[in-house]
Amino acid sequence: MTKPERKFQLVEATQRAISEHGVSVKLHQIAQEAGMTPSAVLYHYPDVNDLLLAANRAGMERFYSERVQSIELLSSPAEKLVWVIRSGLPMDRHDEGVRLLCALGGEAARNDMFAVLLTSLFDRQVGLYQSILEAGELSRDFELQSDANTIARNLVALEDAYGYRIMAGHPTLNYEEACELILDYARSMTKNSLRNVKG
Amino acid sequence: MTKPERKFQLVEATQRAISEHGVSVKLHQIAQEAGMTPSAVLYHYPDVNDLLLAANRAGMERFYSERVQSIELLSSPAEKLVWVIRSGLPMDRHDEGVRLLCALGGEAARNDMFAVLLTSLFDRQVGLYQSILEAGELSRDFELQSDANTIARNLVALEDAYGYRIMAGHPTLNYEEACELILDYARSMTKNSLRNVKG
DNA sequence: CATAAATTTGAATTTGAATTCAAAAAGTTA
DNA sequence: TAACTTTTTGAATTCAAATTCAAATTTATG
Repeated sequence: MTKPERKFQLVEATQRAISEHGVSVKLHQIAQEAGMTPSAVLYHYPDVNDLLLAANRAGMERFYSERVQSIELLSSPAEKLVWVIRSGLPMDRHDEGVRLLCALGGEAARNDMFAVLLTSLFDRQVGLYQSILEAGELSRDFELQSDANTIARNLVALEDAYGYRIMAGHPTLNYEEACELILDYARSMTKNSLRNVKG
Repeated sequence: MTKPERKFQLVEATQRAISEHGVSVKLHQIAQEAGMTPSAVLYHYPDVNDLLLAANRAGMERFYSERVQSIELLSSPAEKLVWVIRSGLPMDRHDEGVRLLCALGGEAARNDMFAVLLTSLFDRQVGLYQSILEAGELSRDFELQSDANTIARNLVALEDAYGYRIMAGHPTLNYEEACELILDYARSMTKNSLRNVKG
């Protein structure tokens, strides 16, 4: 296995380990997840913090790019809007990627490094929504009731928050319910029923 | 100092310690915050988990009751709505109560105990918003554009999410900006300008 | 004040994890 | 295959935190 491959494998193992044990994950837990000894991990990442940072950064990167991917084949703004919403929520409380982001979110309040990462993720997601909203306004699919940046920030905020609720296992607020709640807002602000879209 | 007083003092110290060091706070950090030795803490709480639970529970209790208090002297639904929104957001990233809730939120994805606590806090906040919205509809101050429960859940979600953003030190999304974003939604859904309210 | 009870301390022990490193194993190249 | 390099291991050490507990201190009570 080549060096970058091994590093990537370690990053993935670290993501799983954080997801399972939280941000204060131990080196031996990472090693176990990767199927090697702690010293071997240290050989590739002499400073474990570098590994934690790489793992979180990669987790965010993946989350964002999966959302971009989920809509890039779609054409209408309404379809895009519906699907970017659906792709931002965890299906259930076992979603590993969102679990990682939640852990990160709790830590960001006390750790500048993580705070910067998450802030940038938020802003990029806002950009994604905003571009869809503006395209929809231009094509007359949407009649925006507030400016696109305001709506975009609120949409990202809603899905962030419902992500936490789903991950906490809310008994009634599941994936579908959260989608509907966010879509209720999206419909109000775009004056588009967002309906004739396979969901 | 009486026994309940000492326990309360320990709970407060633990809240500060979690707020500063995160959920994986060490016993000696709690002790230091309380100005005593680890063994003394253990004398009152032989199981540190009990103390952590008590601290988090009390933190949520305080957060919720402060919000109820913040509006109980107000009469108009519009005023109440504005102030309950304002009272739910941290003024800046140093807010200790919200810092605690953020840490808790990250942990809730992996810990049922915390998940139950946070879920119940969410539901209670929804109840608070919902009662204001329904009162406003009854008094004809509000013309609700969706059902009160939907709007209430979205309002709580928005303020949860913006709390995280503020705690992560977003460069432009500060307290006032977050208020405006949430109020933008509230105005749309109530058809009330929510203006003639001291802010 | 004297005594008993409650509380706190600090030292000793145990535990778990991080770190270091020489030696073994695996992989590469000539 | 031999010599060399990279990677991994496991044992030894160090470090940090949890735990235990007898003794000291403080507080309450008669």
